Amino acid sequence: MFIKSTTPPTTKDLAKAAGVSRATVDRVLNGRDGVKQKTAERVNAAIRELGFVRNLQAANLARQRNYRFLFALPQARDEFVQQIVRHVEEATESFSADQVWAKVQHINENDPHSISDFLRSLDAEDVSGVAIMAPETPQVRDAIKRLQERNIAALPFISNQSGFEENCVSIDNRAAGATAATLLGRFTHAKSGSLMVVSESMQSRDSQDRRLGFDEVINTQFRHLRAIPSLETYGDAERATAIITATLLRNPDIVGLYIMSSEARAPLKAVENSLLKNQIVTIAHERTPFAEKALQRGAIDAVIAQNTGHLVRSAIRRLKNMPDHRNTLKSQEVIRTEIL
Amino acid sequence: MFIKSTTPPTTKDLAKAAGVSRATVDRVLNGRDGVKQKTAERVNAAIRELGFVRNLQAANLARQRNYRFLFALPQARDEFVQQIVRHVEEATESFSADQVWAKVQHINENDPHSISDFLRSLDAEDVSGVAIMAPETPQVRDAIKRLQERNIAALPFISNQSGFEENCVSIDNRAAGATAATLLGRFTHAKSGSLMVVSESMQSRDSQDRRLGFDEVINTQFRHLRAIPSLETYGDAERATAIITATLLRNPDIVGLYIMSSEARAPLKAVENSLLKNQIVTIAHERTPFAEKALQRGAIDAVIAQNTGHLVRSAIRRLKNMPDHRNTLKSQEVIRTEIL
DNA sequence: CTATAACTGATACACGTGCATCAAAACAAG
DNA sequence: CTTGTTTTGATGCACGTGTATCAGTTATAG
Repeated sequence: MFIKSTTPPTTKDLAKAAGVSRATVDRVLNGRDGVKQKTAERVNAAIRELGFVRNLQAANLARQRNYRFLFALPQARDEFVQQIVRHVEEATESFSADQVWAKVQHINENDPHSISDFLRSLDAEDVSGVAIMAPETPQVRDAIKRLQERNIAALPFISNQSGFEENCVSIDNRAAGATAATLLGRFTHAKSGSLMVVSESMQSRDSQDRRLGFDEVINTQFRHLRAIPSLETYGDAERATAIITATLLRNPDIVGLYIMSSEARAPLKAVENSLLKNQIVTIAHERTPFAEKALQRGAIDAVIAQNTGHLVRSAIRRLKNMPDHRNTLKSQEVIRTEIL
Repeated sequence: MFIKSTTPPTTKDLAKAAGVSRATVDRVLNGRDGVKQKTAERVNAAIRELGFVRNLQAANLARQRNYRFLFALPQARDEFVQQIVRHVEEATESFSADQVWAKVQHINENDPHSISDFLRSLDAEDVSGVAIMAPETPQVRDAIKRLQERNIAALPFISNQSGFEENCVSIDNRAAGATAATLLGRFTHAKSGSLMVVSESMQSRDSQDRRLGFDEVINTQFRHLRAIPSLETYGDAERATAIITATLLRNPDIVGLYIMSSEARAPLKAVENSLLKNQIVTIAHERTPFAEKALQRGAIDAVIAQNTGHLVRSAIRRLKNMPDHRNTLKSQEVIRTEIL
């Protein structure tokens, strides 16, 4: 009475409405040739008229399709990656009734050659799609394109790959940087001062984007604050401690710290050991167990995070939709940054 | 090679493994009786051993199931409700290939009797589930229970219904209140001062929860601030203006404002017309176009929102899983509060 | 031991779509 | 017209599961 209780139209209904046989409807629906233009148009008209939508379940059943996805993740087993692994496993469980399975494969993220080899070794029989988390390099970009040619869905995951902006799961790093800046600016009560920015490496596009967003906000909305050049740790804890300690000594007016890399341990320790300890507002990235603890004891003032579970599920949905060229619901796939 | 390329086990495989016929497997799987305990156990053992999961697509196809959902929303067409309507429509589109449709039906949220009548009028043939957004009353609570008996999935939506805590889409209002308090506390630079809390009505459980979380944080972490008793607008703009203006005059030390109701217009105007305009940090609820504009021009300092799209999709997923008693992935269905 | 009840198997068809084959029809070119 | 080609229809089976019927096998009670 509120929802029409007629059953949705099937291909049979289409055939009748268009005055053709089911075979012809099938040819049109699946883009097979050997159909006169005029006939095809009649069928398409019927599709529109009846509001026909192909029953994906039935279709997948018939063509025996199931979704096997691979998450190619860095070997580095930091907390962030481990969280993703956990969520992939979780997702496998909850999606299995819909015939989708996902698995993790660790790759050497710093060896584009081996990544490309690995991707080439994949067989469409075994895997229907891959989500790849690796830094942007020409080799990887190329390998992704070639996967798609071989009918394997490929999706840059988290790490940005230019050229795939439209089709990748990633974070709006600029917005993240801007958010960090806003929070730093508002949390800081000082009349003036410097802000320290720590990153693993400014080579990566992610870092650059974050810095960009960060500077934009600081320079327009918080002109009394000054962001000093980014410090690069190169993932080395000792180096991190050294340069941060040195910078703190050289700039006693530091009032804020933005840790862009997901590893916050070393930078945080350096600050905690310094004299400025309690006067520095700290913002970090990624919601890891460590970050949560630091947040609770007040060592970190805010954490900017994306919901890793959401990232994983978004990737799966996209991979699932790619072969059908179904466009995923954009608003659902925007990964918002959260503040804790 | 990385993902096993064997096809997933079917009921046929189960039958062979358990040494019974497909008919018996079916009886076990669908809980029909007339199966000896011992035989049933053999089948269950095979299920575990093979890791069998029933192919939902095929099952739904066979039993001709499709999902028709109804969103019973308040008649009040405020921006928040309208957003939900929009997202329901959006969801219908993206879910239609999976045989799920959703529709909106406006109900008189303040007339429990008519709601209950409406719910009783629903036929399981027409609608497979309802998401109900209505204040908590015994009548509604009862009607929900009776729907479930008639094989129609029912889900309290957004508004809390005690007794359905486990199975409802709702917001953690306490956490929202706590977040508001934290932000107010951190954004305020004053050494001391009062905080004003505006709500539509403190009768509703949502408001009470928010206030609870709010007070908790203020009283423990920001002891230099004082939260004054909640002001109730009863949804009346004039009344709102009057009491807020009066309160502002009586308490010149007000430094913060927490607008708990989704309608922020009137309270905000009252503040903007007052002398304290620029000294008051304001936090509001719900991401509406109005709130976004206010945020941009600086009239509001932060908005606490839940992603309405996520709310809608979460409701659909839950409704979809209810008849199968599939448990939804908890972590996916936690609706996080966002800060803008 | 028989009569009855409780269990199990065999078989068939349905759901909506994909895919393949072959015959029939429509059309074009000579 | 014939010949050849393109377009269409008819038909059948498959996918994995739900559902129904009926016959056959055990187990249980008397």
